[in-house]
Amino acid sequence: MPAHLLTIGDLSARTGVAVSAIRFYEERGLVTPHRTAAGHRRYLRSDIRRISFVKIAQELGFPLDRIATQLARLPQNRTPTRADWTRISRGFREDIDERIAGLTRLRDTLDGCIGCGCLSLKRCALYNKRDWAGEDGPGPRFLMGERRT
Amino acid sequence: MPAHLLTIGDLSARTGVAVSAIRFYEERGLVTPHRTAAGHRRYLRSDIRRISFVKIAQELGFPLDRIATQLARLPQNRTPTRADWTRISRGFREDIDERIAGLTRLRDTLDGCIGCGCLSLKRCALYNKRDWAGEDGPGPRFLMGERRT
DNA sequence: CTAATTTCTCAAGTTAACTTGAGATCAAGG
DNA sequence: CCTTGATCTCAAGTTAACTTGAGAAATTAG
Repeated sequence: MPAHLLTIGDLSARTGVAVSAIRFYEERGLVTPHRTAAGHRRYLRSDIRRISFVKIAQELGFPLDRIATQLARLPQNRTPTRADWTRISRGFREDIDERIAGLTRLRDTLDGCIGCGCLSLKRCALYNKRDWAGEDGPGPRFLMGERRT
Repeated sequence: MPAHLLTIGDLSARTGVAVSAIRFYEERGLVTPHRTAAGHRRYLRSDIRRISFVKIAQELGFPLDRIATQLARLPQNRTPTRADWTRISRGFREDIDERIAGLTRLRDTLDGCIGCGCLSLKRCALYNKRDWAGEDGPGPRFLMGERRT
């Protein structure tokens, strides 16, 4: 077998992602391996990166379908070019920035909360800002920014 | 009924969290309301904040049991004091900082990737660093730091 | 060539975090 | 008092993201 093609076991070993998970990712359209005559999957070396990317983004809280949407912009069956990566990165960067902003707001709020001690319902700014809710409608929006639909 | 006690419907309206979800949170030990003689739940005003906190942390990617562990350090049935909030915040801040760091690393890596264009398997540093994997063992660890177990 | 791995497909089970539905009770307005 | 609308409990269904298991074929090691 050509040295540049990987079996599903190889890919699993290289990425640390279970074989069953890789097959599952294929079902969800995250990777599209070639098949041998016998029907065995064969992956490109670039799929190692692809799978790693999925795993990382996923652990950071992005749902698979969102990741799939981003990865769909990368070419299957060839090494991504600079332009390919630029495209996929743009969308993801925004998501990442939003998430970082949300976490930062939560952290700062926690800090502020420690500062004021929340000893008084009447004086705590957080408490009085519609009980932690946003300006428009119910729910804890003001810390979150808009929901990522 | 005393003005300071809220029904589950009130709490739902104030937090934007569904009544069924609030009952579910109780099952998981995230809130512990009082009961009326008839068995109806009655919440403290501070539970609004509690629920909001759960929702926010949860949307930022923390699993309920982790949030429960943190919230367990806050007192039920009385308004949290400065010391209470300080305790709960310490643990959470570390988690949040870790998450921000992970996201930042991912973002920077993406940027670096755009820079190099990944045109050459031989030249791309990311590509050659064990195919995006860490120094020790398989899996996409080097971007993640240690797994939060 | 034989035995041990690996892989294949397909169906079903698992965990988290809820929602939905059924049947009954409780509370508030007219 | 009577009728909505809230609430209650408990069981079962739902979605995401996988894992596990069964039975069979393909590959690899010795």
